[in-house]
Amino acid sequence: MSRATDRAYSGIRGMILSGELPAGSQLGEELLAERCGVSRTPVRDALRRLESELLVKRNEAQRSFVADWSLTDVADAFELRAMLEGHAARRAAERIDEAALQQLRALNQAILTAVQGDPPDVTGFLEGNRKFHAIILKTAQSPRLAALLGSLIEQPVVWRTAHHYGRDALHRSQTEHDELLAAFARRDGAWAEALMVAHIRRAFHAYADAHQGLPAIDRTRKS
Amino acid sequence: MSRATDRAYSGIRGMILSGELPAGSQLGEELLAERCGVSRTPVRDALRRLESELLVKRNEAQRSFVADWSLTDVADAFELRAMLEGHAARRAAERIDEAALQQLRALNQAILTAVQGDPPDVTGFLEGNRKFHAIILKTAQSPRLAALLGSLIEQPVVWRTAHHYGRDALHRSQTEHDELLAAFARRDGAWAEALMVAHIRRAFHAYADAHQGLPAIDRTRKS
DNA sequence: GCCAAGCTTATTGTATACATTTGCCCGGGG
DNA sequence: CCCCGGGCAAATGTATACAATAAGCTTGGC
Repeated sequence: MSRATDRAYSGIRGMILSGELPAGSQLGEELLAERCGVSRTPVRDALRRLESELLVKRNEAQRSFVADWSLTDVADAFELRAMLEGHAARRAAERIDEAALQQLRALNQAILTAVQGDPPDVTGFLEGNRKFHAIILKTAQSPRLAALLGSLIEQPVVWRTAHHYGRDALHRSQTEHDELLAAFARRDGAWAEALMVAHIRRAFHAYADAHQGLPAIDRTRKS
Repeated sequence: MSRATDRAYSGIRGMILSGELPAGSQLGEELLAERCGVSRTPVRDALRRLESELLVKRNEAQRSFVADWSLTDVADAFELRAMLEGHAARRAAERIDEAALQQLRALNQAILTAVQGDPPDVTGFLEGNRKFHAIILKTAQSPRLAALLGSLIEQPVVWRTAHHYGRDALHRSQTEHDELLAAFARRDGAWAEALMVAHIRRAFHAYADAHQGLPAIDRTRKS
């Protein structure tokens, strides 16, 4: 994306995620433009995008506000993500070729290395994780599914969870990937789907345990 | 939405659906602005929206083109819609109250009336159908699910199918709604989900039969 | 004292001019 | 004849000025 729009997007997103812009506060286009050093035009684009990612909501009079993600909302997102990624895993298992399988194996090896570091390389884990799921999504060969999942996967709340994982939790996630690889190798779509659903639902409960009762957006201030 | 943006949106959408802008043709902002009688700004907004609805795609250089929906794409959309609406039906069955049930019954009665007209009132059928599914979606109480389904349900190709139905097909659709109502009345989520999935997958095959092999976007020129 | 109507102001929508980028074409050289 | 490079044209990105709209406040009447 172009420079100014990108700056506005990442700038606003950063302000929301860091808590600089608290949940519920109004997002005036003028103010944001000033703080990001761009004009209102790219700010408007960025707000539209953040709105589609549900980080921003608009009232009936077209005013933008920082969305507040309750635990219920997060559960909602995880449930949908489990269903959609499960579906993606099924389709991927029915379509995967050897090249993609090798890529996935290599990625999971890299994830294992990241987990075994001292201290564990959470950033590397997350990056590998993201690529792993991206390859599955690509292998599923459903542009619409990819588009739908995009707006759910990009939810930072989904990925940041890992920062609260201990080494054992990270390792368990990596092990589950191994099981997925077995299902893929057998082209067993139902098995892959079940594993993926379990994989993601477990991730949700790890999240819920770490953030019980706390509004999702406030997690940065807690840590 | 505001006046100019709305005009641009419905104008471009209309041009695409009528075949005036054939699949694959480039959508220059300037040209569209002129043809819609607005400036480029609302046209840009409209293109972004149409892109999120997958009626428009953009290449790597940010140029917009009319998307071409092959039968594979339509099958993809229906498959996802079946999964998501099935999920919505399950959630709705677990949450529905008497008031919503009464609304659904009334709507399905209206649909029955439309179907039994001579000739059948397809527009009335579609309107009732849309409201029926909207109430289920609302009852499911999942804003994210609603957002995801929105981009699929709005696909005109999904609803126009009914114009090719005969009276018997319309009536079967209405009967399936009756079965759904029974599942809702019993609060049987699994039953409701199965019925909904079947309901939508049958609709897909009705579409496929009517448009076998023909690109989706060209159906208007065929009829 | 309270409610309501109108004005005032803040905020978003729209238009237009300008900047930037990309793709294409033409010309020159190998 | 083919390929590479520069410039030209067209399309999108960005900024800014102006218009329309909605919210909030003030003031007048009841």
